Amino acid sequence: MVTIKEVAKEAGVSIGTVSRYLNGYQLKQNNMKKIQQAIDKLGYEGNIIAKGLKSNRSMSIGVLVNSLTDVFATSIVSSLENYLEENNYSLILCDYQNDNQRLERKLEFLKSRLVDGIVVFHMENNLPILKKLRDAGIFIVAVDSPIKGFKTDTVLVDNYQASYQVVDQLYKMGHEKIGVIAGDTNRYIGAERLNGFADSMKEKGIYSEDLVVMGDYTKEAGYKGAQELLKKEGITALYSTNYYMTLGAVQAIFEMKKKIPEDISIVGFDHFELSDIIQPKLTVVEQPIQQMGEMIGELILDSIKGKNKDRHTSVELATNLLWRDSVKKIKKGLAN
Amino acid sequence: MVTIKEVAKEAGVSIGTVSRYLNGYQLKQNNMKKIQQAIDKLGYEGNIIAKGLKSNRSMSIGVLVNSLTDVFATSIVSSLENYLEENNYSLILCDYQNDNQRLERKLEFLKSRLVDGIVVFHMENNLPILKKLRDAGIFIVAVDSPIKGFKTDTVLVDNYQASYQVVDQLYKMGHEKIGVIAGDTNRYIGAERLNGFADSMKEKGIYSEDLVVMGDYTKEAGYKGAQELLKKEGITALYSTNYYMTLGAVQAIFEMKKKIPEDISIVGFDHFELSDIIQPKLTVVEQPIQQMGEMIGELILDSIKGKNKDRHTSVELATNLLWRDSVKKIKKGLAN
DNA sequence: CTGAAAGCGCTTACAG
DNA sequence: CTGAAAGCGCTTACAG
Repeated sequence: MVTIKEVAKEAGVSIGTVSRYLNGYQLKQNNMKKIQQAIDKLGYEGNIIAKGLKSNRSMSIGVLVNSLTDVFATSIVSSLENYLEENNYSLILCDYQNDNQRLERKLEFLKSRLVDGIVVFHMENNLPILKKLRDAGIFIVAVDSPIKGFKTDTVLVDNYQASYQVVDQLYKMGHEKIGVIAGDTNRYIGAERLNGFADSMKEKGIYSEDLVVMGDYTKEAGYKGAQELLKKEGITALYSTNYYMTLGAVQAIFEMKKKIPEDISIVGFDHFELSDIIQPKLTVVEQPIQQMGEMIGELILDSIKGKNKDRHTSVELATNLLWRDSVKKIKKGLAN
Repeated sequence: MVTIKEVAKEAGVSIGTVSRYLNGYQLKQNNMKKIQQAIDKLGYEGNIIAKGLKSNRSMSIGVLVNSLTDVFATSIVSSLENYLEENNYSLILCDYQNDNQRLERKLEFLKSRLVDGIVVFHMENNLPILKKLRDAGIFIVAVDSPIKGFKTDTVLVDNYQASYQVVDQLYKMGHEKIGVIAGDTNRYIGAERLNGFADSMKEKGIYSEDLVVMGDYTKEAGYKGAQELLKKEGITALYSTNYYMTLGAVQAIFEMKKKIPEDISIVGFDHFELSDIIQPKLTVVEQPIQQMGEMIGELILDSIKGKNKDRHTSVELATNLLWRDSVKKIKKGLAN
């Protein structure tokens, strides 16, 4: 590996001068030229580790997701990675597999790698390690849900509003018996999405508890949830609150030989590959994946550069209701 | 951050002694005790960057996948990440989005981060940067396909045999008109999987070109491929050569109101979440994901530790044909 | 077994 | 503007 020392020798200047040149300081024209020539000739590329030793920056960001096979998380990670790479930061990835001990261990691990920042997905409960990370000067961005009792930068979407809107639209189309496959309401996302649904329903006077079934965000849960809801009398529309549950729900509907939207209307959450293969294409709540990745990157790099001193930024992005053909218009008794 | 210097002072020994202690050298009982006490008291954790400066090791591995939303790749990455983390290596992740320029740029980027090794998925064509990486002492493991003209450690599965076996089994069950949705045969995986199919068919005297349709590994391709194949007369079974195409194919079959396996038998490739939600559960070629991740980790760490000196290891793992209910037995004219 | 010192590649006050 | 030197946190031959 070519070092600054060799460049200095080749150019006939001191290593300090080469270092200054590399860091954009102004120096004598002639020296700049000689140094650049030496760099080109030797193919000098710099040693980011040595740089980090002095500046105490590793130029890397740790990212901790629950599961690497969750397409929502990896889509955001993909966007984030590209943002970071453009800014010369690398992304160290870990998963924690729904395991709190593992979550803690991986956070410790990331700390030991001296990452400059950590992006953590779906972490809701404070852990002592978080304070240790902050004390060590590591910036933290929470994604998709805030961390209770730990103020930090946060990027999430307005889940409540998303659900609220879904009901609004379905209602406008004449639906009143709308079933929902909700997620764990002890967790942030599950609670927000269900509350938005429930409040919107109540406002219209069409809420009823037996329109709600619970799931755990897997396709099996969606499958069973849809089966259960479709057993009930008169349900005309179904709202499934995440991607995998939606896929399961659609499968169940097809197996029951029901047609979408003729027999049952459906609105899903998240717009990924498989949302489009289903015929008709599904009406879904679309999250701004690309934008989330970039916002996360921006927030964390800004913090590292000291731009966000002494304040925390919480970004709540709007979702987009992508309206397609999986919902049918219903004639009401008097309306229309 | 607590440094070795502070520990040395606290323990009343020199920094060299502390360093030796940390690296497992034997020293006077009493000193070991004092140092350990100092470490505990101060909460010393070590600085991996400083260590790397001397040893020229970054303790990180770069991983380059085509797309972060490809569940096959991310499943392996997940397994690999856990292996690496156990061995105190971090995983720096990048994607290249089917873009050769980007692939090259990311490899350069990983080089600039001084990774100790690089794991690259689905890279088939040699690039000059590869030699540069090797010359820089970076070990490379190719995953899922070999790199033409560049010898390096490789981890892949026996795709040819997998396909061969699928035909064998289908044939045993009485199927003779077996359609295949193949992938790009200019690429390694596509060629292997189709060749295994074709050879097995030919051996049984049941091959015909019009049983083959091409796809690009997306669900749309599977969807269209299945539609096309099912238009043909007499096809009783369908073999789809990757996960996403299988999902598309199943969707097409359902939409055509065909039943699996009564109307059409199907064998897919890859066993992930959605392979199980479909009823009946799909018969699929299952790749040893977990094992692949571990093999990759083992190979690369062994190389780094100098265990694989002057030779390249190519691991070809067997797949498993997971036999379930999406294939029906057919009575042949005379047989049975 | 252990201390003092040189060194890993780079940055940056200090002088000039 | 630039050189010499100290320093980032750690490792490791060299002496003893």
